[in-house]
Amino acid sequence: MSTPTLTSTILPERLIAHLDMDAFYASVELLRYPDLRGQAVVIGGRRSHAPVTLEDGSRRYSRLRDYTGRGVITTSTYAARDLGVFSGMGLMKAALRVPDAILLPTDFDAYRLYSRLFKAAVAELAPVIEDRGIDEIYIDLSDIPGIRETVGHDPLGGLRAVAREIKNSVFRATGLTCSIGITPNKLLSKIASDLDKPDGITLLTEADIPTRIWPLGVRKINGIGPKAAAKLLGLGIETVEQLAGAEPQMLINQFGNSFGAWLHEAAHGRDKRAVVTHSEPVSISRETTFERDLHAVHDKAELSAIFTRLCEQVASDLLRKGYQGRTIGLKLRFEGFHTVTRDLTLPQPTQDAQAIRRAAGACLKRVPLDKRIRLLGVRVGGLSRPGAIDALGSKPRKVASTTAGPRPENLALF
DNA sequence: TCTGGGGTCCTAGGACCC
DNA sequence: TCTGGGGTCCTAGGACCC
Repeated sequence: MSTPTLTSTILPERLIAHLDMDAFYASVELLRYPDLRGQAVVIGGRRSHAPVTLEDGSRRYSRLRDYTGRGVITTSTYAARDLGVFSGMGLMKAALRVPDAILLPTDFDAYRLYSRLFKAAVAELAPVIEDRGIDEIYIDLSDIPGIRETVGHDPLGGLRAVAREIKNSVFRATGLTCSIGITPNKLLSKIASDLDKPDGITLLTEADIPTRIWPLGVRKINGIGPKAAAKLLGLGIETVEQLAGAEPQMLINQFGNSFGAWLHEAAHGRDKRAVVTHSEPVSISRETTFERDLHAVHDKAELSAIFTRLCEQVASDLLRKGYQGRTIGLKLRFEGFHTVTRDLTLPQPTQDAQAIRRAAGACLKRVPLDKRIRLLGVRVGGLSRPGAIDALGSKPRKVASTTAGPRPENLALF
């Protein structure tokens, strides 16, 4: 084999990678239960349906058909996806499609552990990392040595080699595969990492946009969700190419100044956002969906206990993470999925469960409770660190309530 | 057999201040 | 007696993401 010749090549100033773990939760479970490899497995649900190990050492798994109750799929193996069950799908609906699929409960502690492992492995090779949740990151590779080298006749050889190195390192650390997209910016890299999944590497330059990006549906752009896609469809726009060809002024008229202009930029693959290596949380919350919808009067004791527990959980999260907050929020979802929120900003920040409970209780009094309740949530925002100097220094002001005050009929409720 | 839980960001109106 | 303009805070809802 001849020694590859290394020559510097002209690549864009910025080289940004997006790394996405393949079917992350499901793949972590397969490490634990290797006998399930290749099978349709879904992760999700709340009731305990952990596998049972029998006397002969074999395992009995729960099947989707055995599940009853609320809950959605959080992840499924590729074998399960092939059978038409995806994350976000209700478990009961999924059970109709694939009753024999294996069902495993979510084990966030395990996923968090593997998340730390894969991120640490990447950080050793490329330290400029932006956390995008438990299973994905952006990496700024612009200044990685050798990344712009031509290897043999491949002008992207250096880039390819670094991508392979990162993937190998992640696999050695976790036994898991991932997919990587590398392009001049975050927007394109996020799309690119999805183009060759699982276990893929996709390198894209600006010149590839018309052939690789434009044929895709607009939903592939991170930030265009179901609502925006439906509205675009109504305007005759289905593909990124059609979006790129749309008049910017028309998009602004339809979607507003900010989002409309962004749609145009995104369709042309333009994105200047930096890789952000540190961020502070804005809010901390806990919420729960009940197994059955609860009635404010009929199920008062149960609701009250859950309400208090949520406040205690948020308080303990605040304490553990070292935050306090001034704005206490309440969230209620009713039967029929209609959701309301109320919040109240206190003169002083708190991390105390009882103070949170009192404030959230005051919020509750501003909500009409004439329907059954499906979900209850408590949120604390306006976060600061206890002991830190009050940077706001804002004077207490009269809180003007746009909504009515306490509803008399609510006073006796939970 | 509908639709989890933890987040971020944006918009928009009214209060309030200068 | 006609009625500005900018800035920030507070609140509610909604879209979107992992």
